[in-house]
Amino acid sequence: MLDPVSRVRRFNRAVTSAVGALDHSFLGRGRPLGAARVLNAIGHGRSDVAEIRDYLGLDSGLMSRLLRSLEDEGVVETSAHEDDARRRVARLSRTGRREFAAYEALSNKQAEGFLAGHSQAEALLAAMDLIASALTRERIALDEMDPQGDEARYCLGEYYAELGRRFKQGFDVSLSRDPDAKDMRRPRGSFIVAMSDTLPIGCVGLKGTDHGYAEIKRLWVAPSARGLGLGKRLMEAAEDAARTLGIALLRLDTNSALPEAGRLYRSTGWREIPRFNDDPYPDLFFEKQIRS
Amino acid sequence: MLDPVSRVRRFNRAVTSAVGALDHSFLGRGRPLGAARVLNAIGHGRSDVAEIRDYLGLDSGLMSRLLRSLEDEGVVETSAHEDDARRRVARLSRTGRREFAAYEALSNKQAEGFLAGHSQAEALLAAMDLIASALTRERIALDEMDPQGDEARYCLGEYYAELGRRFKQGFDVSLSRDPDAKDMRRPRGSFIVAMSDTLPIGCVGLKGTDHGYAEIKRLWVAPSARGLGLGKRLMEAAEDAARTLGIALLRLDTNSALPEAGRLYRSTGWREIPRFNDDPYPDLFFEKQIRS
DNA sequence: AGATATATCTGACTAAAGTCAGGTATATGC
DNA sequence: GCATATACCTGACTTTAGTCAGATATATCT
Repeated sequence: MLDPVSRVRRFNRAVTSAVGALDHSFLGRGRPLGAARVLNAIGHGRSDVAEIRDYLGLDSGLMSRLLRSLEDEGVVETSAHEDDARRRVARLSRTGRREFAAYEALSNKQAEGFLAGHSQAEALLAAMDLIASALTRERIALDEMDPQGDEARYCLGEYYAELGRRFKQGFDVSLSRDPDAKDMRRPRGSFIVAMSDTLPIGCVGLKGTDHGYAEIKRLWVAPSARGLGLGKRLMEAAEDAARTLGIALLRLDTNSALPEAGRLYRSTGWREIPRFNDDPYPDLFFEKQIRS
Repeated sequence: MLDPVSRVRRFNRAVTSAVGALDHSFLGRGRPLGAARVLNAIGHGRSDVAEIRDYLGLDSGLMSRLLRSLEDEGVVETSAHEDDARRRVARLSRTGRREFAAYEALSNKQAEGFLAGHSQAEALLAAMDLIASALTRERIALDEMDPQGDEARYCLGEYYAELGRRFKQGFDVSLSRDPDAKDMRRPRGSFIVAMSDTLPIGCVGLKGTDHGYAEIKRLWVAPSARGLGLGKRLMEAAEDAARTLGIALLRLDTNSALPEAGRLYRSTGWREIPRFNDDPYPDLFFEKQIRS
């Protein structure tokens, strides 16, 4: 009753029945599950018919009919795609939005029901984040984003909070050499966010300088996403970005209070160098020559 | 992107697609999902047709037909129930066992795939245990069991291990007043195990004495099941058992290194009394008068 | 022994999901 | 401009799931 595989399978059984219960509650709105799924996909912002079909794994004939039934019902409207008249674009009508809201309410209610009655909701949420990240690890997307966008700001906030927890003396951004957003945008640099579904779970910045090298800054991986090799993927993405920008030499600074970061750098071709800036926080400095 | 409900829903999406993938892999064996589920239920030891029907939520007509199709296929054999000729009992044939093993292999493979490639498998498993316990909390069954059975021994092992971690001086059962199993069996006492699915997740012992009272011993709740109010339920079950045994006075000892236990006792009608034994580990002693 | 309850089975349906082979309109490559 | 590819639609069909009303055999209660 203890081996890892049976623990995973106990989890599977528990979760299968919970998922089934939600599906069942969806049927209560008088629409078959297939149609409900399409409506919800549209409600969640998927407008392109082919995209929905792909997301839900539907045959094109079936998709077409489901869409038609939703149109006949008056909850969905379709039109030709702006740039390509073969493609169709779907959106919710006014009543469609109302129906979608009702499904959302059902989903939210079951989510709340799950949390209610558990006195350690935060532990439960952390466990769910961990599992969701692990399950979707193949679909974690690394996207170049604006360093001042919502996703980036969220990651940086979490990053600073974590440094505050892990540095004995705490962490105050204003005392650190906070990189200028402009230096982490093309053409000087880059900022990459790892997205799992709709949740940012990691980031890294490539900061251009005028000294013949670029710096890696703000490498962060959400606690729930650790153990998936995401740090390494982010660093590789940053190096790729550097290559496309014609940068051949990278530097970074870090702190010995973050041993997993140091291990990552040492194991991926970085070599330690003397201090190259006067930031008060870092105590370790690395450099890597990258081949194009 | 941070509120609890959307975190739960992200988890739901991740898990729904994983569950769907497993179902899909089951279809690869050329049998509809409904029939595959019945076959697997039988393989997992459910033999009574009514029990399977109840477990899978099937209509009796549908169940009958699925069973028939499995029989025609030669994977399942049925016979009348020994004690009640109306009921049917199903079991796997030789080829049925082979098919079941193939489904098991698929399930195990996906479970292993989930764990593989994650460098912190133990954290992942702990998270899954936590969620599985929370999801199945309505179905946690409290069963009176033999204090020397597998389930009880597993619980006690975990209990001792936890005391070893939490007591500064460690914990050695042989130094403690280890209750005689006989005293925790009817008619002198009782031993109750909380089962979630097939996993023991908590226990409590009621130990009869010759001094006009019984003792509560070995109250344990698995880390993954904390926060669900299981400790309280176990204590209530122990008190109920005491009532059926005609016991009116209960005592217990505990240690201040287990503050959550002390809180539970104080909030449920127990009052502190002076030391009533010479066990070296406890430093707190309680008593409760129970009404029948 | 007779009334009633229970467990399963059968027949007759319906609804939902899924498959497949064309068909139409539009886009793209040369 | 023509061949080819793409995106979606339609018709015809099959399979799976699920429902419901009896029928049959057996058990249980009084």
